[in-house]
Amino acid sequence: MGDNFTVNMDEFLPLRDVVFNTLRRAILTGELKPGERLMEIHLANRLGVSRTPIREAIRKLELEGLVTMIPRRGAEVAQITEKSLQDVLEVRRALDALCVELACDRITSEEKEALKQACDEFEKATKTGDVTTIAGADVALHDIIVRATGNQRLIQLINNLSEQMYRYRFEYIKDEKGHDNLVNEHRMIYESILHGDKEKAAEAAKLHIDNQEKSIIRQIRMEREQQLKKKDRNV
Amino acid sequence: MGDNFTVNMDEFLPLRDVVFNTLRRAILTGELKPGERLMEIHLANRLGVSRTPIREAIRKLELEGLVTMIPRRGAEVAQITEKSLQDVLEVRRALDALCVELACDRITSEEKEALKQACDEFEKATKTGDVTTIAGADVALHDIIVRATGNQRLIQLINNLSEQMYRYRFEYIKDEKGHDNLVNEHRMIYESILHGDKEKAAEAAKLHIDNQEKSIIRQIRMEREQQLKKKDRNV
DNA sequence: TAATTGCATTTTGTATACAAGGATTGTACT
DNA sequence: AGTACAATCCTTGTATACAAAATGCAATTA
Repeated sequence: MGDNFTVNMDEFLPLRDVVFNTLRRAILTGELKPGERLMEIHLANRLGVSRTPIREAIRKLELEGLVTMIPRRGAEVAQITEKSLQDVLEVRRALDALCVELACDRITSEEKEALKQACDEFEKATKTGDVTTIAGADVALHDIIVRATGNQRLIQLINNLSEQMYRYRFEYIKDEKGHDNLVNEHRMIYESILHGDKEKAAEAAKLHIDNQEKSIIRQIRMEREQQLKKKDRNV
Repeated sequence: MGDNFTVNMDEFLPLRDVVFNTLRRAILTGELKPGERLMEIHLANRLGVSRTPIREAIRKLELEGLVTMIPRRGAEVAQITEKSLQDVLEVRRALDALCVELACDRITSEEKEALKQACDEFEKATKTGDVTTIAGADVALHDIIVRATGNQRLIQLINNLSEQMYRYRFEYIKDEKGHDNLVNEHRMIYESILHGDKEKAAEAAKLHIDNQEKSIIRQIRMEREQQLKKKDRNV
């Protein structure tokens, strides 16, 4: 008895966590835009819950840096500036390098195998040209490396930092002409880890971030230019 | 008009932030011990507020990793294991190295002067032998370096990671025989940054962390042994 | 016409009330 | 005496109610 229903585990999450995930997703996908106000009653009505879980979710988003609190005015989606993104990427460059170095030492043979497959999967994904598929394969690949470090704190930090750039992920993947660079970078990282060559792995990881940085910064500048033009037109 | 009063900004903090700071402090100083349950009504009565700000504070502590949520049972102070501390230190080693490297490039002459003074202050502090004074001087010194990076995200991350070890800070400072090592390590870092020698600075920073790690791990092992003995005696 | 004041509305901050789930204790039965 | 079951209490999860602050708008006055 009780086995007649297969329940979605998500249903057991407290509402605050459901709301947290929902809002986070909305922010990262750009559904909620930077600077947009998050008004509690409004969100509560929209999501069909009371203000309490909304508030608790906002507290977590606040600490994650995805929303900014304005005293006596409430929360709004955090602005992403070029500076803040460079800050994030600067940290990520160091942590990604640490990641692959640790992975060199600690990766198991099963994980090596999984990594190889993930590399192949990624290459295959680029050939489909479907952005969602590519993004998924990319996440999967990086996930294997990050997990291979066995360092829980590092895993958590890298995930959080990656998040900050998710809004640009799609454009970034679309942006890469041919994707050959991406495939090669991944191969390079994979080979280095396979042979336990820490230095080479770290260099490859840094290069990988550098290229992402260039692409994302370019995008941000384009976006800002477009916004400025729009303003000019309206004035 | 309006200048007649100088108000304490702290008084304007929302209760949730007051509670957050209070609880965090209590956890980091060891007043609230690992494994201890944080019961909302209890805390609310103790702090003279309602459950709402308590809950919101706990949400933030949860994301910071200082408390663990157990479903339908509430929050408890996060356990610190040797593994979790090694994880933190592993990340800190990388970020502290990044810190001094960035500082080499970006430190201003005023900051250089301040850093020199902080080094002297620290040496002076060690001579007083007062643990609180030494700890304060240590924080001040590291703060200057971290701030010199100009990377907001990095500043926030390092502060958060440092926090995780605050409970051991005092013992660690007491533990160091003569403090000469500490003074020398600080001097080394200072000199390297002064001359813009990134490699040397990074090495010095890593060494600094390594020594802290040794001391802290030793302490944790001692603590655990004592706890085991206590258990044995009771059984 | 412009500025200032006051009122109304909106929104956050805080407290409390209510419901549901788990744990513990006590009792009854074997 | 031990085990199983039930009732009660404790605690969290959620909703709502109330208070205070800020913003926006309008009206009045200079």
